[in-house]
Amino acid sequence: MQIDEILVSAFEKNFPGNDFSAVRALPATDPRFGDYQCNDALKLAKALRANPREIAARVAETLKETGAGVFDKVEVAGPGFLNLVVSPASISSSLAALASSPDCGIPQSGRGKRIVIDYSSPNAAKQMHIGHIRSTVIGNAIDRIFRALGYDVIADNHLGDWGTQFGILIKGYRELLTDGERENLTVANLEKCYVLSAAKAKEEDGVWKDACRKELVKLQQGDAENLALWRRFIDISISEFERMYSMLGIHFDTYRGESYYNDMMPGVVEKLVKAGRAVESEGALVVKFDDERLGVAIVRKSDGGYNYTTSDLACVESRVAEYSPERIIYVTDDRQQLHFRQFFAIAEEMGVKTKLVHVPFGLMSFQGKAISTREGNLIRLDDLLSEAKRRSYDIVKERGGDEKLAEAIGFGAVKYADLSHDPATAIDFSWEKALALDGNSGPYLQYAYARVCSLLKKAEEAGAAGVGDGSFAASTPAEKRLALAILEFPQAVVRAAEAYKPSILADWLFQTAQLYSAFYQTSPILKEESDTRAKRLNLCRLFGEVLRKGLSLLGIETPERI
RNA sequence: GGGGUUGUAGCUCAACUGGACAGAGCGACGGUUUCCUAAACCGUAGGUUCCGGGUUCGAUUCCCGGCAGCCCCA
Repeated sequence: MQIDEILVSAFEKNFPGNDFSAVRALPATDPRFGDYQCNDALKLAKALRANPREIAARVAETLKETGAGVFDKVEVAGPGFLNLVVSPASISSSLAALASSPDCGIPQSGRGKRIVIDYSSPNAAKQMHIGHIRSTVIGNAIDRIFRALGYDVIADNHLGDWGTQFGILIKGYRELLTDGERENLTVANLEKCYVLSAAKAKEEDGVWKDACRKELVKLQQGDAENLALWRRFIDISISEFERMYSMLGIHFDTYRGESYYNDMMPGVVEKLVKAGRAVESEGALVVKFDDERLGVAIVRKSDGGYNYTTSDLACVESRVAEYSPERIIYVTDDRQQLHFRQFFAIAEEMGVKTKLVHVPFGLMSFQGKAISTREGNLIRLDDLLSEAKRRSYDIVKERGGDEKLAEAIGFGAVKYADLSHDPATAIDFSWEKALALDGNSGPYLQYAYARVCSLLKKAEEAGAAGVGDGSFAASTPAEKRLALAILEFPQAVVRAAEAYKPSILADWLFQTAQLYSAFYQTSPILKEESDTRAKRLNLCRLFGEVLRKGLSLLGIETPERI
């Protein structure tokens, strides 16, 4: 940014030969201090062996010359803060630069780099429920944010599509479902059949359990009939998942479940054994770590079966070989932190150079309890989305809105409720929170956008669409605060990506929309004289564009009318 | 027992990675519509940032020691 450059050179001029690359202006924490503040005189005091106030004073003197035209006021405050007031003309030209850049100023730092993002990943043959929202929605926002930064993103859905449950399912399918259910097989029926069959597998005599195991072995050995059934279960599951994803505007490039890496697992284990990393322990093959906190990772169980560590290692090798990604991001709940630390450590030892990132999020609970069939508190995603749509439709229809609008608002509310929180926060689900339609909510932002659209449309009808000399309003306090916030948009996107926290972007969107609302409330636009009107309209239009872009990065739609 | 993570207003959460007087939403109370969409805006009340030390110009943030919740491993 221009301001940072002026700052750095002012430091360099006064204290030559030092590294000032970290020097930057931050938005002022309080408007009374000015528009921007620089705290680096304080930070650098020791290195420069000088009094921080003295440093700030000298830099300030330089800034008054080199920053003429950019700064209206340069001030030293407190122990050595540099407070900067920027001229409206300078803000206007920065806004113009932002407006003319193709992606609302988002830096294309990911050009030429490829990443894989692994998210959502539900288990096949089960219905998606509210517990799946977080990985799906947070993962998709990260996906969109990285794409916006220019990365070549491969979104992969690592389905739970292999394992003992399929023995139980196949046995249950054959004997517990009716002919009709078998013909019109649904995920709901598969789930029901699994529950019944699993219950029978717990019976004392163990007959059913053995039969399930036999079906599983047949499947693993490639029995044609069982393999065809398994394939059918997976296909039905994926098409049901895709129904959810399409409602949420989510697209995956690949659906490679655990089964995809099946044949690669013996090779992985062999490699580990050869490298002397995997050793036998109580019949199992395990990897031990120098770092005791990592404990022990089992790579082959005593019964010969593999587990997640092995399949994730196979998976990472496959992805590296096929895509050569710069990094791979895994979005899962925080219970899996130990697993990922172990798996990353082994992968690194085996020569994987790709940066591996785990984005852990707090598990969603309901009424304080984990969401599970056993707790009987399982709310299906389908039902949540229907309810979200229903509730927003009740409100929307009074204004002549249709079902499509109700979906945009209802689904937007659900997504935003999740994305506005730091992923690390555990969320206890409640209908009230998930479907909030006012205050800090998705619909609040959508509403702000619709008002911008309406305003621009009215302006156009009145033959006053803005532009004028192309400058932007940034003089009154309300204008200025909004303008300065808009300039922070690219940084908000970058920070969200660097921290893997879409909440940073959501927070910026809400704060900026609040500034817009305040501006809109106090500043007449269409009634103004042509010059002011054009400048304000330009500001509104740019805010609208940035808001739309920002919401799209969260996967939230922006209807032009509400 | 070991490890991870969280603890901020009545409730739900922020706080740009160490900055100035800790901010929003909901809820409560009061106000704003012959005016560009009131899903909005403005105002009031509400805080020992879990507790105790330490580091420093300065700590919600970093370090040490506790306490509590949740989770993982054995």
